[in-house]
Amino acid sequence: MFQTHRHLHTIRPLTTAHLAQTMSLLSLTASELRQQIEAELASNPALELVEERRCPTCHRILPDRSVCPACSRQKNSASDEPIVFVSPKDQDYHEYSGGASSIDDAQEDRYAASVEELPVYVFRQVKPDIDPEDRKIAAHLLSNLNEDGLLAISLMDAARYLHVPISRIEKVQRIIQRADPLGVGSCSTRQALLVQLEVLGETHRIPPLAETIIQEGMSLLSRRQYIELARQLKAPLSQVQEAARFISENLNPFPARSSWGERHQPSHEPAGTGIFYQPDMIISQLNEKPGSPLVVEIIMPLYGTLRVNPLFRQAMQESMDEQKEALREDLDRAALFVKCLQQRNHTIQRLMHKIVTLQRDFILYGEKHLRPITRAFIARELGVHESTISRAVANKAVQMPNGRIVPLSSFFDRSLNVRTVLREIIAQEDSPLSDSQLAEMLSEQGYRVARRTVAKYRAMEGILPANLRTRQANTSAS
DNA sequence: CTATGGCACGGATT
DNA sequence: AATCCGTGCCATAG
Repeated sequence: MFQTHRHLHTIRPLTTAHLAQTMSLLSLTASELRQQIEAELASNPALELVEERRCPTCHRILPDRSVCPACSRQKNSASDEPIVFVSPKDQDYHEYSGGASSIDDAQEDRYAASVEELPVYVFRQVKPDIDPEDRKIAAHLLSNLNEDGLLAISLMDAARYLHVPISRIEKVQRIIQRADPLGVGSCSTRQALLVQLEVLGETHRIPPLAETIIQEGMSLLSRRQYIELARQLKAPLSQVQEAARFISENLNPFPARSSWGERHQPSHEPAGTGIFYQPDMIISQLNEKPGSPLVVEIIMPLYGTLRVNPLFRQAMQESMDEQKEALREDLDRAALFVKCLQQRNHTIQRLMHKIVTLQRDFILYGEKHLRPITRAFIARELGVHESTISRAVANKAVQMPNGRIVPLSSFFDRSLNVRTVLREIIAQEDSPLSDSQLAEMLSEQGYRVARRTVAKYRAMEGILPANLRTRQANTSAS
């Protein structure tokens, strides 16, 4: 395709450089990648970003940032193969330069909150606002938050367990939701967003469409299909985009996480505090229909296509010999960069295709169905080196169809399925089971783990030891 | 005496 | 080569 390496002795080291650069690009997060690309773009005149995008399947020029709907539908009917493609998402990456003050304050509080346990932190806030006899309700709700800060149990279950009417629980929930982090204790991401919107609306002007979009268009919103959204709501696209921007900038569907629209420090993270990143890939299901194929978007943090500037190439050929060398260097760098980028995307694409095929059940039906797959296995399947997979997986986050953002490495978690079953057993237990009893139960279900390991899993899941667990006695209560 | 958490070791994974 | 993970042994708490 390109003019082949003829007198490119200088290119020699580039073959190794090529490998090195592909590697390093592979391990980059979407936002890190953007920085890298911008740096390259700024420093290399031969590189060019054309503000035009073509549908990856039908190559038509797309008017906006969406995916060509015709093509995905066409693909849909063609097979049940997962669809994997690279998708530009630059609107997700707004810089965070202290705009609205109240929101900054909220951020600071959140850092303070991460020091202590979330349930405790929230409980302290709401305690004065809640009747003493309703505090056990608050305590129960707060002890059943999942890692997103959403309620892991239904209000119905809580009502049954506490023997109080649902309305009373709802009353307590409303108080909790208004504590920091805003929306904590909601039943769903949608509810969390609505609460945040409501509270924010008391002090700020909010776009008129925001509420409607959250109420009715969550699935479209999470896929950023703004044109379709505008069509369904019969509203102008600009207003939809404005509302969507407001939502992604100021609201957070997972109260306990600092996710959307927030900066992400690539360097050092106090890893372990459960802080998650912006997704690097988004997995969704076409039309939400059970049988339909999964769609994987690999996020390219730029809108447009990166290529070697043809004018530059031409200019080089026409220039004098001395200049030619200098220009050629830039041109080679640019070509190399583009190629590396393509290779990166290609590798990730193949990787995701494999992952989605192997872990379909996990993606759709939850953590219990995770297959323990190792990176080495995928590497063998794909015919690449293990370290390639390792790099591609490291530090990346993926958004699941249900909206959760999880690290890509969780697809390779050897014990997540066991831990999930463990959690289920404990949730269903009548009286607290000891670790050895739990180990027994697990092996009955086919998971053979040692007693000591059960203890560790428990710790990982933040479940208290048996003697400290409250009895789940469902019948005789005083 | 039973149930747990800490430490550390060996094998697997990255 | 470095790291992670499951597990056994032992000390400690109840």
